[in-house]
Amino acid sequence: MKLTPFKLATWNVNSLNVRLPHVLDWLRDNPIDVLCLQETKQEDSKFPYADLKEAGYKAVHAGQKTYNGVAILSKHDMTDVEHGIAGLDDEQKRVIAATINGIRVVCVYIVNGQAVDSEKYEYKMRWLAALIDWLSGELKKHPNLVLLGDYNIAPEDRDCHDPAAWIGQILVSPREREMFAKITALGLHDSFRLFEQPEKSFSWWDYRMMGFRRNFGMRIDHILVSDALKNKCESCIIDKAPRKLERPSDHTPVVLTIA
DNA sequence: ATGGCTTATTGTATAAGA
Repeated sequence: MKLTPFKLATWNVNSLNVRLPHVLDWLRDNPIDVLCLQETKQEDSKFPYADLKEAGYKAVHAGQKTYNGVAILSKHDMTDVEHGIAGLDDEQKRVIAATINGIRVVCVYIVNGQAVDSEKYEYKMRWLAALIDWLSGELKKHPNLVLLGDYNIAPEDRDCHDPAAWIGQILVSPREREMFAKITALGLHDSFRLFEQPEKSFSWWDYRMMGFRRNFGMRIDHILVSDALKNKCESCIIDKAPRKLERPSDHTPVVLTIA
């Protein structure tokens, strides 16, 4: 790691086609080193490489039409770019990784799961098991590793606006939280919780029911850091500003600074 | 209130998100 401080962020943009102006404005106001995007919802041929280059960012993208799609934007060179989870046969574009500044950056869009007793929930469980297997090997290869993205899991009750109403539901169910615990047991630390944070801090709010205005949200977007990086973390914040704009994504960026 | 919103689709209603 040569560049310090080093700032990384994650943001589920819910269609980069719609959100590109917000992303470009945000990067202008927050000239960070690395931004990971989820739900670009476009094929590689539609990805706005030129606009991002003009803004000073290189980009790698694993996209598909309509659904999913992940990208890493970086001011610096990216090497060893890898798509997907090795060992998992998966059509859905949910993982992209690259090495930047001596750090393995793994951008993930974890399966939503829809409802606890659904086929999609079982896919979420299988997918997470494969992710964990793969990550254990990646961590051995890359001691400096950051796993960031939309996890679609609120790890604790304090990450949910109304835990009583959500008991057992998707995003908070015990099996999902067990999977999150298995990820942290690999030696990955939730950087947001390394610091004192405001109560009721969330990264996603439902578009419906005036969710954002009432702060009816969830903290489901996370930046996890490996043991080697834990003590170098300087701050982790949720930037709610983009959620206040016209036609926002339902998620807002999470930003980590490594000293 | 099992959705009151937003996105994408070669659409004109449906699926999916979380």
